[in-house]
Amino acid sequence: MDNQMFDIDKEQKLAINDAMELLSGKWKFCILHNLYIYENMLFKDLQEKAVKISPKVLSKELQELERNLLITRTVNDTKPITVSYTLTDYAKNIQPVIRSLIEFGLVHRRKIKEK
Amino acid sequence: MDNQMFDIDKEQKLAINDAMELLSGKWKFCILHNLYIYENMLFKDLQEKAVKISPKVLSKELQELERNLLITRTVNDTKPITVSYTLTDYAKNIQPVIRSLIEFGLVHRRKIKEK
DNA sequence: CAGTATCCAAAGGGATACTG
DNA sequence: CAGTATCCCTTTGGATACTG
Repeated sequence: MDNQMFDIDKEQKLAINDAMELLSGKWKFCILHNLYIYENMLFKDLQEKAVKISPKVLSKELQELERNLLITRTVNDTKPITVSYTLTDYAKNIQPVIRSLIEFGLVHRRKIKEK
Repeated sequence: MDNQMFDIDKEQKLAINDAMELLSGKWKFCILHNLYIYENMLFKDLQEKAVKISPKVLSKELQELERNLLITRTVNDTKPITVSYTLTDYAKNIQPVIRSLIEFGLVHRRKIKEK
């Protein structure tokens, strides 16, 4: 078995790494899932309902998601201004990941509780 | 809209958190994917072919995966001893996550390269 | 070979105060 | 309200040497 054969598909490795890098951070899945369900959320909503984290961290997570084209940031002309976040169309590509992650998580919770 | 209605299903939140905790660490997906493909790998193989990381980190990742019932560790009666790792049956529950992650990663690589 | 031990640098992330 | 700035602690992970 030579090295060439042994290495798994390089593309797949890179794909995993890319996806992992994108989804790194403790709260991205949770944010995406909340946006999937509620469609439109204000910064404050995300902070209070979705994830209980400091504004600094939430801000960073949101910026990364936006940079990766998964969410859209919209400034509302209110007083004081508010900012809405929604999923992009492109974000539907990531739904299978989240869905399967939740499914596994549910199974795993039961499994671990058995012990 | 009261809080009760607003909060997404608590179970789902917990599921996400559980799954995320389990899969935290830079190399778990890669390890699982390699084991899925090659079925049986030695510590050394994992280190050289799957992930290029220090033995300390690899060891830690493997222990966490084993503790979470996803892989099996088998000591081989060789000289010097070798240790084989394989996926458990239970690990098939996590395949959809990995598969969808790879699929998304492949799409995302192309998407990002466009920019 | 399969780890463990040690050391260390960098990243992650929480709390709080502050600004436009 | 929606962030940014600052401070600081914890975790993560890499390199290397060492042991059974």
